[in-house]
Parts: sequence; structure tokens; C-alpha cells
Amino acid sequence: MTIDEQLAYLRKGTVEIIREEDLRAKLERSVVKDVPLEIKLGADPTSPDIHLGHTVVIRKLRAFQELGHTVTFLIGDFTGMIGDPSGKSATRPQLAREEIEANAETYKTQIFKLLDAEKTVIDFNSRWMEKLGAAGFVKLASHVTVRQILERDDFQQRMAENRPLALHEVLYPLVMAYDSVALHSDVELGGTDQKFNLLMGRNLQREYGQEAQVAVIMPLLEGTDGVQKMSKSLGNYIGINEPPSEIFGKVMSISDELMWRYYELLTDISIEEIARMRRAAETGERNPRDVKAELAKLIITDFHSEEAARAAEEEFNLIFKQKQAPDDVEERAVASQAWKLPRLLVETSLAPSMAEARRLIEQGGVHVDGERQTRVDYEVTTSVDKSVLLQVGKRKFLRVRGT
RNA sequence: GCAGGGGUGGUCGAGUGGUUAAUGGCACCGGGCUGUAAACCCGGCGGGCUAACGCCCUACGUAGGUUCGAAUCCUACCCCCUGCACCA
Repeated sequence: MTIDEQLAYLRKGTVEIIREEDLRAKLERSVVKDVPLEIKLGADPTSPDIHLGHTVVIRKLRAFQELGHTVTFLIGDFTGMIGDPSGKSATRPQLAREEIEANAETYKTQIFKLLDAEKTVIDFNSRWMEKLGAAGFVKLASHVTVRQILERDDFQQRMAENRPLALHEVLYPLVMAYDSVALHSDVELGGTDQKFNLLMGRNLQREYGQEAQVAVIMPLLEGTDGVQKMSKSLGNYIGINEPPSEIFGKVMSISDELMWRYYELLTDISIEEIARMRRAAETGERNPRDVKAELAKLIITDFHSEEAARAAEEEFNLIFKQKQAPDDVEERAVASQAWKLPRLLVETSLAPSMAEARRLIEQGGVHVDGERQTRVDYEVTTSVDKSVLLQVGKRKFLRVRGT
């Protein structure tokens, strides 16, 4: 690829590249000197469950990797010990060394579904932060003024709105920036929420006499609700470790508008091709539903396999097109007896409480052997000989058999 | 420490002695319409017992108190936020 082609490839999906001229220069130099660029991506060690939102930037990391550059997946175990600045919840307990190791392993198995394990460096920022010591830290802090730090938008807002801003939160960007210095990072990737931190890295690198890194800023992926950013705490996420059928279902229920966004940020399909598909769907040439199913399969293929994707689609069609129960419903053993339906639902955890179970039944959300049951005094007799199929809502199935 | 403001259900936020399990929004759950789209519409949304009427328990920072009756009044305590702080 020519430099221009590389730039175009790297630009796909980005919100901003600061600065693109710098990136071009770095790419050119890399070719001339035959030295790969150092690409950095920081990760929080406290929640190693990766969802699709995280994969947006990981995919971009892969793009750099494909072009032959060195990518470092930096686990912020030191910053993690301080705590997340944006969360106002109680300070997180310090992670033990073993927990961090365990989380790192979890990260690896997940990110290597997208990245080339052979060419990915996993590092920890405690490696240099711990060596720094208090004196070193103070010295580090002297490179940045309070005014510079307070320029950060969310800091300003919090000051203006009289909301709390803890001192350590102010130090957070400083540590992140120092990571770039320690790694001699050429490019750092991050979401739009990281813009300030990435720029701080540039500033600090200059302070330390290094060439400033390029900040490649990716959008924050909207969650399944299509409005707020995808996050675990908002419950609008699709985890990459979720079972294929789960991913399929979640993707199918996103809005059509959001589907295009997912195509752009979560697949390798080109912008032009996506535009074509969109026209086809809007003119009725293709059913948007089918386009969405394609997307679901592509995503599942990334994290599971093509077969798993096909199987998930089949199961989905069985349940929702033919309104049948899937083939492989989990079977649970319960005592052989006559059960009051609400009691049975609670016993099998299909409902969290008796009150909730009654509600579900009365509202028509419960089927027994395919028959809707709306009476809370309905009785189900379980025995060893035959299993009974319970369905709660549209998607929860369970077979019970007496012991 | 001092001054002021504040702590209500998953969340935001009403409520300042009684029909308040606590208005309303959001989130969530079930149903309907569909392509399980989205949007929209209907219903629900602390828990236990009951086929049901209904009964009971728990809940408005914590602990006491006043009262026939308290989320609402009083006392103490805890926590959070903002401001003050030096020279004087």
C-alpha cells in the first residue's frame, strides 16, 4: 500500500486524527527506516469483560498491526489501583497482583480473537509507575500546570456545577500521559472520551524531549438502545463472550439506524458497500431484517465461528419465525410432585419472586408445553417419565423433569 | 472546625403529621403490532400467604423520642456537597 492508501485505511471510522500530517510523517519514516511504529492502547484492568464497544478501537489496533506496526496492549494496573475518575461510586478496592494477572489472561483470550497474538505486546504500567516513587511522581507532576489539567472539559463542568472533583482524578491523565513517555509511543488509540488524555500524552512527550504521539480517536459505540454509549453498567452491551444465540438476539433487536453504525464500526465492510446495502434496504430491494441477520452473523463469526453463527440464526428463526422452542432447551430436575405454577417458576429461577411469577402469569407471559397459562392456580405435575416445557417471556425456555 | 445546602424505591425526582408501598419521568419486565426491528399502544414494576376478597411484613441515611398516627416534628449521630480558612 502507498502511504496515501494506508492513511485512507487507517482513517475509516475515526472521529479525528491529531494530527494527520504527523501520522503521515511517521508512516513515511517507518517505511524509509524500516522501523515499525509503536502503537499504544490502554485498558482498564478492573473489568476484563470486553464488549463490542471496546472492539471498535481494538479493530483499529488490528489495522495498524496489519500494516506491520508494533502494538502494545497496555493494562493500566497502576491507574486501576487509583480508581476510575469518571465513576463517582466508592473507591474500588485495590486489585491484588493475582487478580490483575487473572484479568490480564482474560483480556488476552478475548483480544486475541481480533489481534495477532504473535505480534501483540501486553504490558503493565505499574512496571514503570512503581519505580517512579513519590519523588519521581512529584517531579512528573511539575511538567504540567493546574490550568492545563483543568482545561479538560468534564473537569470544567464539574467545577462549574459544583460537583466533586477529587485530587487523584486530576492525576489520572498525568499517569496515562506518562505511559506514552515510557513506551515512546508513536500513536495512541482511544475513544472520544479519551481525547484529553491522549493530547496530554503529546504534551508530556514533548516535555520529555520526545516526538509527540499521534492521537487516533474513535467514536464511542452506541449501545443496543441506540442512544447511550455501550457500557456494562447501562446494560446496553453485547459482550463478545456471550453465547452466539444471545448475540444474535441482541443484534436483531437494535434499530435499523443503529445497524448501519455497527456495520461501519464492527465489520470490515467498506463504507461504499455499506452505503449500497443501505440504499437496497431503504428502497425495499432487501428486507432490513435480513441485512441485520447478516450483521449478527458477521459479529458472531468474529468471536465464535461461522458454524456457530449459522446455528444461532437457525435457532432464532425456529423460535421467532416458527414460534417453536429451540432444540437444545436446558433440562432441570425438580421434585416429582404437583406444583403450583408460580412456585415452580420461582423454584427454577425463571421468576425471581412469587409476586413476580404471578405477575408474569397474569400478564400472559408464561407458557407450559406451548400453552399460555394465565391462571396463577394452574398446577403442573412433574414426574420422571415426561418433561414439561416452560417458557417465560419470548426467549426463556426450560424443561423440567421430576426426580 | 465554622457557615450554608443535602441524604426518598434500580435511577432521577415529588412529597413537610394521617386514604403514602409512597405522584411523575427514565430504566426494566410482560403483552400487542412487526422484521423478537425501532417507534407506538396496553399492563406491570418491594416481599410473603391466598383460587380470590383480602391479610401481613419490610422500606424514605442511622438510632432514639413526641404522637392515636411520622418520609414528614424533636434529639443525637453518620455520610455527602459548597464556601470560609494564612498575615489580622
